[in-house]
Amino acid sequence: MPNTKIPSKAGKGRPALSKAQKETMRGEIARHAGRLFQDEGYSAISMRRLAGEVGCSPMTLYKYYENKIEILRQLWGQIFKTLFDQIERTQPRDANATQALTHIAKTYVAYWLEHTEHYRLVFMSEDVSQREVGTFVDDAQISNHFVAFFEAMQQATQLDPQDPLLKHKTDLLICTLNGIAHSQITI
Amino acid sequence: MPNTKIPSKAGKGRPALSKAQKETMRGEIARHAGRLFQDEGYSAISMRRLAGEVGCSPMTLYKYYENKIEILRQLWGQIFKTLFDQIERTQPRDANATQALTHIAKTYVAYWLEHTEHYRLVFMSEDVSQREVGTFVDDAQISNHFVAFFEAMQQATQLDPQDPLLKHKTDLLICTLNGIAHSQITI
DNA sequence: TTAATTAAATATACGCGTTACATTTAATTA
DNA sequence: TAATTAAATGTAACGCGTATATTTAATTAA
Repeated sequence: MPNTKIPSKAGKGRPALSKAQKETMRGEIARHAGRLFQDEGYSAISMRRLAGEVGCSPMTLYKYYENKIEILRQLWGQIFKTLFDQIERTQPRDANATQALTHIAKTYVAYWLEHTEHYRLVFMSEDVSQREVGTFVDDAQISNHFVAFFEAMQQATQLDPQDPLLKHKTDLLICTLNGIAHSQITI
Repeated sequence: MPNTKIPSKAGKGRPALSKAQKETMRGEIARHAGRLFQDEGYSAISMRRLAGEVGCSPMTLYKYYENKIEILRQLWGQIFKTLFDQIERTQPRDANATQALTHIAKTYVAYWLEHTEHYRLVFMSEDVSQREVGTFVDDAQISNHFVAFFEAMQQATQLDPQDPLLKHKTDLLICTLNGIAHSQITI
């Protein structure tokens, strides 16, 4: 007998958590996770341990997040939002296309150098499988941010947005910037 | 009291396995692992399952391999050896530098297209963490093969071996070839 | 032949992420 | 106040990689 999960018709019993309530608890979990993952590493923090720090049972974590990696991804999302907000906020109004692209690139690297703990969380968390990194790229919430790179590159190069070379150049730039940040942080 | 592991002076107790015996068993394990990983995927095959197929206890596997990922890396090593042996074996004697580089690139892609199951094992195994992919790059046994690319590129471009642009061009070529292979195999 | 020694091989156990399920708690309405 | 319903918790279990403890077997000294 499939589909036995019948949502309440009218609000009879205990009401489901409001979106805001759910977000509050998710935020609380993410807050603790961020601190613990940064201090001791993603792979070193177990769900049981995280639950203990949050002050709930391990199972409750699964009410708010599908699984462990989703908690990390949430943190990634926060970090990239902060990063690209900062890039946009500090973009000079009178910059030409080249200057705008330069600003993005410089601010991007500078952010990682100023928040190495965020860099480590995003690019150096252990026990994160390839597939999970793949979803990092697939994750619209995150990858959409990188459209800023693409558009700035398009403006600066005047290439046709459809031209594969444009995407190629953009990818190469991002790779290079990550490479620069990585070298400076780890060496 | 460190260093309590004292190897037998003279052959008193049960003798250690000979190098040949050890290699034989390693090969036997790798043989089964290769078949199983290809058929069902790296992440789907547990050490218990592999041991069952080999006909030994799970912990015996750890006598011959440090851990699970090392078994996969062994297979990677075999695959790259085969690949680059083939590249070298089929290299025309009279080719000039450009032709030689072209031959490497073409044969490299052709190999993956002809052995898609190997491609999947190397580039698409699930549950392989970032760190473990890193050791793929660090692994001298594997990365040394790619020196062939570097040298051919140097000959073809006549760039100074120290010039960072040379390494950059080489990396870009390899990335591109992998991209081509990946697209053809997955799409 | 037997006892001692040593490495191989196995058995046991741990903590992990995760799931399943039963139970309790709390918020709402009839 | 009773019924209802979802949240939250408790408990147990699964299979995983693998660390540690134990057993087995091959060798030599006695």
